[in-house]
Amino acid sequence: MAYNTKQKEAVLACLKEHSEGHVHAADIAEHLAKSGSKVGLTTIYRQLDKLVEEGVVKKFVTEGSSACYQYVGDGHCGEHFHLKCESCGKLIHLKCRTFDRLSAHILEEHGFLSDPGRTTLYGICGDCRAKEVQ
Amino acid sequence: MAYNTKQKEAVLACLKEHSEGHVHAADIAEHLAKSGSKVGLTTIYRQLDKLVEEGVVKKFVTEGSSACYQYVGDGHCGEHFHLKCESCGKLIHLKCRTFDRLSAHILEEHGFLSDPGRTTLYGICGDCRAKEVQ
DNA sequence: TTGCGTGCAAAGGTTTTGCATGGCA
DNA sequence: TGCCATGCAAAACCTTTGCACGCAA
Repeated sequence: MAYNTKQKEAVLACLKEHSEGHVHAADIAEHLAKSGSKVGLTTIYRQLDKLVEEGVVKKFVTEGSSACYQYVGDGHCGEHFHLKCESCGKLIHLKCRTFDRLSAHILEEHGFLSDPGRTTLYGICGDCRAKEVQ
Repeated sequence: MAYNTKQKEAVLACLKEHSEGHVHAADIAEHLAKSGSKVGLTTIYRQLDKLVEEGVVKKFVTEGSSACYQYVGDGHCGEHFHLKCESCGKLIHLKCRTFDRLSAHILEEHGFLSDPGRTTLYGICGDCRAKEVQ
């Protein structure tokens, strides 16, 4: 049903390579062009859509810039919250009891059923805070 | 330094009127047109920018649609987290001890300094869950 | 051979910018 | 009067769509 193409592999490889941070669609095009494998923007967008739908890639929309994408593998990211560093782009998966309790608290006290898959907490990670101090 | 104009007042009034949910820039234009006060989209965007900068209005960027804006007054919204209902748009201000503890936990255990002003938790509010069941 | 995948060009929609005009203080 | 605010038109920008061709199975 789904074909394997060079472009598909190239896009996924690029996402995996940069999984420490995030990439924009245009970034991927640029990286692939440098690697010698030219892939059209249209194709990149189409592959990204599929990967996001499969849950292999997480999509972030932030103010004032284009959408960014980050490889997360099959880490069941719909089930836990994430912290995203606004400085370096690092994504921290919060597989943590405290947050389970948090969800419960929100539900009980505020009647609100939170959706970890759609929620990202923004801030600055420890590494970047250390760098800022220097 | 800043002038008071009819347009400025009209935009702010419209935001206040719809503060239960959120509005898009085009919504504001439409509402104002119906009220008899035509205001250009450019002006609406410029006023929204200022209001967001002043902290009087909160801006949300969500996937696949235009940015939406919501009046929050001077509720010190940079200091607490928010829950936003994906169904009705209601914004819940979490001035709640549990979340102060949460911030502390994230900082201590994960080294991550969270930024409540930039963070919104998405989900479904109690009212909308009740409606869904019916 | 079949039909999905690709990529160019063009369209689409939102937001921003340039510039002349309008209106507050 | 001085200067910010407005609004039209156009540009900028990211993303999606149409369509013909290419290529995997």
